Amino acid sequence: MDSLKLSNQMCFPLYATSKGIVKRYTPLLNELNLTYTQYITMMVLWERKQIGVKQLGDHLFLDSGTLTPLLKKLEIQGLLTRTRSQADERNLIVEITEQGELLKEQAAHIPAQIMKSLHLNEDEAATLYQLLYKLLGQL
Amino acid sequence: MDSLKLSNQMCFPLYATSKGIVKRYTPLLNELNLTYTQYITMMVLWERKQIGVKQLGDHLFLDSGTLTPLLKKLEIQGLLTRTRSQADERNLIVEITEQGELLKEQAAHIPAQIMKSLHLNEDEAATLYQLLYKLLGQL
DNA sequence: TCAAATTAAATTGTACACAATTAAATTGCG
DNA sequence: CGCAATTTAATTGTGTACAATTTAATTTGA
Repeated sequence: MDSLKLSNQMCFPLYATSKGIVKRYTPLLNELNLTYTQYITMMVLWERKQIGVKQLGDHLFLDSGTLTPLLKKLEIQGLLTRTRSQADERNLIVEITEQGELLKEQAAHIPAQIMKSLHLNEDEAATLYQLLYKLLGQL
Repeated sequence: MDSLKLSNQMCFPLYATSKGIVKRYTPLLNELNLTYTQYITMMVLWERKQIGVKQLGDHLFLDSGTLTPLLKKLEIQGLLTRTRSQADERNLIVEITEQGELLKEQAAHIPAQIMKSLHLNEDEAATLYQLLYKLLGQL
């Protein structure tokens, strides 16, 4: 019955590490008034400027149940706009604002700071990255 | 500014993979009437039979804000009991019931089924496991 | 000794996450 | 064409997560 020992699980360290790293982001993101989920949403917009909610959800592995209230909050903060597509009224288009673009500068230092704090060498980081994307690909 | 690309992050695939694997557990755990968090809680009790809420939280990286309502639900389901410690009334002792023990048999097949579905070979699994625990150790 | 500090669980408030449902718009097929 | 099937966002309901606060019990130090 050792298969049911917590220390023998693969998912548990994944779940715990994920939460732990998100928690490490928190004080840095607090300065930008963003939560982690809001931050990865902004990351997509910093790359794309404009995207539909569906496509955004495909990138982030989130659905409208999570994204709708989150995007409304970011809209209220003035970081993005929400507009129905002219071509297809079902689609809601999210577009980054000037203010949202400005936030990118303030976030620029975060990734390196987090990576440094993880104390992984280059090989370990590359291996972990590759294994995680392999898993993600089949989920 | 490539450091802010989603595809260059280490935390994002961790976060997404964690959620994806938990989602894969869900249909299996539904048959036991457990959520993933309830399941890892039961895993600790299948190993230890009895544990304080604080120690349980240390194992699972969860605090009383999460555990208190979760443990109350598991108590209502008859899987555990909650009793104040005689020696120190601040401590709440969680103890598995007969019914809780029985559930272990029903859960026995789950870990192998999940592992199989991840399509990792032995080396990959060992490497991932080792890297995740290294990270977890410094969080 | 006994008030201050510490510890532990519970509570409160906010923010995801996601299953399931709803409602509106669009597509496709007979 | 016209209606059924599909697609999309929003809503509803449940269950975490966790920061911050509260309350009660215990420990500690002047």
